[in-house]
Amino acid sequence: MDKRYQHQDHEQKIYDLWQKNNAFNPDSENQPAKQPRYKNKNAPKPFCILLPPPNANDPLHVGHAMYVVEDVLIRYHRMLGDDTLWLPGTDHAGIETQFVFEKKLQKENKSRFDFDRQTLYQMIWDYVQKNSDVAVDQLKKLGFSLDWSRFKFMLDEDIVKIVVQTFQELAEKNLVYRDMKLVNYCTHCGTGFSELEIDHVEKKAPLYYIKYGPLTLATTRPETKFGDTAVAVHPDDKRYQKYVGQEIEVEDLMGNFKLKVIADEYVDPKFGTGVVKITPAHDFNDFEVWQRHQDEILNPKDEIPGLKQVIDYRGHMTALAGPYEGMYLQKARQEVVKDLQKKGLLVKVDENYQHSISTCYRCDTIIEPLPLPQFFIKVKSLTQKALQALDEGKVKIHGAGHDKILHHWLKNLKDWNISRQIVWGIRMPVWYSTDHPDIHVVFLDKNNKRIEGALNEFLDRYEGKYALKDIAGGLQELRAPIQAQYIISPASPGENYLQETDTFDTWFSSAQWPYTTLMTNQLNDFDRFYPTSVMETGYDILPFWVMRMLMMGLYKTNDVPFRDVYLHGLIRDTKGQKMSKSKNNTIDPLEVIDQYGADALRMALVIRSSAGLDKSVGEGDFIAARNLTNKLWNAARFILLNGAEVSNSTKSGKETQDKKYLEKLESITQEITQQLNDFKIGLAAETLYNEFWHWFCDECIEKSKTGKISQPALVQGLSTFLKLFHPFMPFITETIWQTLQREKLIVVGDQPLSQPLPQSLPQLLTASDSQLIALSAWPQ
RNA sequence: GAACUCGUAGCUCAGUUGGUUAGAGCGCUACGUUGACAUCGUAGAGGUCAGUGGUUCGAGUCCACUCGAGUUCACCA
Repeated sequence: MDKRYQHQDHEQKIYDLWQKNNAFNPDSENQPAKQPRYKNKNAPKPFCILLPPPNANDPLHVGHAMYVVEDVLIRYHRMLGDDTLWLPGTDHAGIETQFVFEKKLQKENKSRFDFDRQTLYQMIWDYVQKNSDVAVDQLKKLGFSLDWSRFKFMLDEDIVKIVVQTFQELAEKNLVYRDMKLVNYCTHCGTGFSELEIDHVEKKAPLYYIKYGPLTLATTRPETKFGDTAVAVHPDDKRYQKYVGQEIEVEDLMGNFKLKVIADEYVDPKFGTGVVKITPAHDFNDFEVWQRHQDEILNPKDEIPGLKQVIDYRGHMTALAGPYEGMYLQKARQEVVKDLQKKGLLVKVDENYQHSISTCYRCDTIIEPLPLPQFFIKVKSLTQKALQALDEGKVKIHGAGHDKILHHWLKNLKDWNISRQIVWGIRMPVWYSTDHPDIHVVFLDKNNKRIEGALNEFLDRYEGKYALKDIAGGLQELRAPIQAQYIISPASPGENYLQETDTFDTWFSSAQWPYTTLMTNQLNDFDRFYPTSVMETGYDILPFWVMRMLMMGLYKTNDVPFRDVYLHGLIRDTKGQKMSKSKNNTIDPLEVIDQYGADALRMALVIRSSAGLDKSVGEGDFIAARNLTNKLWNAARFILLNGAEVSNSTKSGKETQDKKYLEKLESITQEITQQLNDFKIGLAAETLYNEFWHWFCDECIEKSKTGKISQPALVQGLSTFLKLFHPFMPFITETIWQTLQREKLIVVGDQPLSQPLPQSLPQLLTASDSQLIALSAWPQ
């Protein structure tokens, strides 16, 4: 044995050995549950974790390395003899991936508008396939004991089928509806988002005081004035009482027009002048006010009366903005302000006004509230079931107060907008009848020319020059008006239908990950492993993912998708700062593995970590953990070097002096076991570290040198610690274990290691090949 | 505005249902290369457990308030 532990020499070989022995497949004959020591036990209990599927297209970062918590639990339960499955997979990560792909297109001087949606989808598919092996390799480098034979991808046909089916069921139960609401829309990414995906940034923005006939009002968005449908004041505001219910004549940039003055509690009389312009197509609050007062401000000429959209989905002014049509809205704002000033309609400007604006979490573009027909899921019945499951303790949340946060989310959740205007995802099984004349389409013709407009202008049956199938083939996007007739069906319901171009929110499919993966693998996996045992993930996606899995799981299976939720914290740098590329303080897990070994990385991340709390990690932590591997190595080395010569001389009664030592060994085992059962992973690692180093090495090995502890007892101590350490540091423990076996110091798995080993160590049998995965039984 | 979390050694953090002298890593001081390990060992310095009050035989741990740090949600014409 080397004087130092050289992780480079062992890790790959050990992982290959595990794979060769099919060690991570619960159906394999090598499972601990199938070893003789478990023969007389009851049927093994199932223990299942689903790997939170990483983005198929991304290399791993140090956050993913926190999956080590899962491997600890999985290996622990496998060693206990449970029927253990850790199921791997990857996610298509809709917007993230399309965003990255579009950046790549940009470098090639292309954009998403150059391709029809099928072609674009195929291109992204190929691109993702090319990159997806990277993540898998990295998970293996970390030593994760995932059952690769059950690997799943979110867009696998069988998974998509279930996701689509679920949507159809929801619709049949009247839990899906299509509605024209304002959505948070990113004009750069070209899609709407749910409110969870929006960032808020504090920003200084000029507040413009503008003359509206006899009134003056304050706004930060003068360019939206062409979408005004009313002016509002507070009902109790004496200053404006006489105007309420009246129409006022407003002088404007495009001639005079009339606006109704309405009264609504929403208006804060103390803000600005106490007068607000109501622009329902571009402001969430205005939209609500407008809905409340629709009867008063009706304008029957509009398609949707009163909802005047002046900004389009690319961020440009629409025809309603007259001379400003086509301008990007920032530019339009400048021009409008300039022109208002010229006309003497600008009263004053407050340059120091501060407010928060919504930005796209993906590309930082300012989010525009825009009216768009979208599909929504009614969440009330789903959240109620989830709350009930939480209250009844069917699901336990481990992690500093996050159970309360989940409660809060579930109580306040709004209906879930699941439509996304992107290509990379599961296309919604919604079919619009083309008999409705007003479907807006964008498509590429046979010469790849981009054509946009109302469908009936193009169709041959209305004397246009395209067949429907040509339009469908070259389709980029479609916008059916809110009144459009539609049918929900996995396949086309007939010739005259066009399929919705929107895809599902990524989280709509990931919310179904627990049952889709288990339903589409081995036949009985669902019965065998659902509900899964533990969901382990970062607290940052609690509302996005964990909450929705709970909702969807309860809906679809009438049972919780998991019994325990362990939330790990974020990894921070040594100063406690968040890691980010811009701060240049990120840690590449692969570099750490190269330098210190996977075991050291795993231990450093997990030791003294606490559920739900962030953890700061740096070079020093990796060195310390690497030193621990070396300590373990050398303890083993010492025992091996002394093995043969001491073992012959330990025939006579050393039992009494070993007694206390063995008791302590057992109490350590119990302590660690208890801590792991209680999900105190970080504490278990710390206890293990201290007991091994400061008790076993510093005290016991020293005592053994003077014969105060017998060699067999010491060997037993080593084997116990190897087993206890194994879930945390699988490579080095397995390496040592294999060495001890070769040296015939330790018997394989089913030997009762909790009792002192037989004295004649060298005579013991070695393992057969099928028992090579010997480090598999937890000490008892 | 609201909720949640945190405040323990110079730094980063553990501390399990309240229970002896409050722990680890890194750093620091002194000594030590005796046959597992210098990626080491021995010894040591360093803490009013943010503050105040309360419950208790007993509080770092439970309760109330105060101060400080952070996260999230809501609102913002």
